[in-house]
Amino acid sequence: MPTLDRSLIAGLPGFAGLPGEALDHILTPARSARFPKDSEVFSQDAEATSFFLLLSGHIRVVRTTPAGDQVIARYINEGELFGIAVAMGRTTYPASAVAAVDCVVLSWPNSAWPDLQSRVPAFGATAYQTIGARLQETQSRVIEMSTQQVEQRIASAVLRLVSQSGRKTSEGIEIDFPITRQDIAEMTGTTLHTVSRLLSSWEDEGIVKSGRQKVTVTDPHTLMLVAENRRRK
Amino acid sequence: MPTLDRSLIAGLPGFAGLPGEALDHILTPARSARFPKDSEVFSQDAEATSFFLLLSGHIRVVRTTPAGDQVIARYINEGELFGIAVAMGRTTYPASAVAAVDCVVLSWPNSAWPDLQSRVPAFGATAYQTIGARLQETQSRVIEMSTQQVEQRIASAVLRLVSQSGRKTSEGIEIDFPITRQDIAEMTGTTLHTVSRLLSSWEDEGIVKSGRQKVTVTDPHTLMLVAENRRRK
DNA sequence: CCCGGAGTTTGCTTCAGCGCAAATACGGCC
DNA sequence: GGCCGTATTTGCGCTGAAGCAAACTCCGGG
Repeated sequence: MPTLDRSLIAGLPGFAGLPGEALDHILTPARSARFPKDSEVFSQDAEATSFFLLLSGHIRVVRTTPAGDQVIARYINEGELFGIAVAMGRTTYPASAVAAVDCVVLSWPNSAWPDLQSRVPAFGATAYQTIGARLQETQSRVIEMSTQQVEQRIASAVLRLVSQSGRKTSEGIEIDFPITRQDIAEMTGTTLHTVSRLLSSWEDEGIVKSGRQKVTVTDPHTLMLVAENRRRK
Repeated sequence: MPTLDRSLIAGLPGFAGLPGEALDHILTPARSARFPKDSEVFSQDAEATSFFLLLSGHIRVVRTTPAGDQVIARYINEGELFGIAVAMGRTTYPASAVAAVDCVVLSWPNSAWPDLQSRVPAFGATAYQTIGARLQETQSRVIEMSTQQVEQRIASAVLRLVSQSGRKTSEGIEIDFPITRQDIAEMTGTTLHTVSRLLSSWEDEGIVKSGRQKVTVTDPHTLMLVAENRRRK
């Protein structure tokens, strides 16, 4: 198993340039596993026993409120660490992780963390940068929700999805995994109705093309104007 | 200077029980400074050169949008680390830090971080726990903003302030630093008008007592019911 | 002691976006 | 190829909270 994963890992940003010995330290305690679409990698409030690296696929991180509302915290893309509660000194996962498509995941037991961190400092640094970037991103979201209206927020969310997980097609840039209006609503704090209306009107304006569980941005530039609320019409 | 700071630090959660030698490692590269009310400890987008520990006072962390809207990310209380961009691999401060009252702050140059982290692992662990707790808190805020209405959000914010920075008085628990309706609005993504209206109506119901830059919670239990939207009336 | 400015309260109007409801369009499966 | 469940679209009415405007209150300073 290591030999395959090894070449995958070595190609990731944050792991490139590591000596082979360091890679061995990293991979020895790791296991890889497949998660079919819609299966859970870990559950909110469960005891955190492992941390993970997404080798392929896309994962949705969801928090559910006591009242039963769901909010999508973020999507994890290939090559990203996730579920790293151990690096933050937490004992449970604060959210659930669900495979948005079939996924391959590398996992380490939390017990491997201290050793890994001290022997391969670059690994720890990558984890902390990931956390830092996520904190910053989450704060940006708070700011968006505080200061922008729904159309701008949805535009920002779609742009973020497209830039983090976009795939070029003949029509434009398409979000690389199935995503419903409801999902977008849960990322932006709105309703699927409002998302649907806006996507429709954007489609009329030729900014996007969308279908069932699919969104393609055909005119990113205008969409950015929408996100900044600087469109004329 | 070290002798005074030393006893202050040793009493903090996260630093208690450290051997005196570790404290020396921590304090040797540190400087302490006073910041009068309303002065800036660091500015948003400025290059991050230091990280900080608040010895006394209260600090407001504010992010300003390109459009000029302000959002209060959080308040820092005595004994907390802040401005720890270096621990997240960032080179600039993502927000500004302003003294809400006269403050005393301990600061370290970023260059001291790697050495400190490796020689006093407990210090690094404290920093990472701080970041983890903040990420979680920020995500909770996103969820609140997505799923709750204004009255509940303001109730949650006031409860958080009171539990993190409350001071017991004969009337109830008072927020320990001057805070305006505008400030509360910037923490919850509303307007000072709405905050004012709600505080007034809560005062009529006997839940809080508030005045100029001052909020005292007299009935925390009912306020919790408000936050959960479970009040009868 | 009076003045001025910052902070607060309150009334009125407006509207973005939600809730509800129903019709419609896919896409996968048998 | 037809059926069914899920996803999407769209109309309509309602309302929470924002925007605007004005009065008021308190505190510190001269």
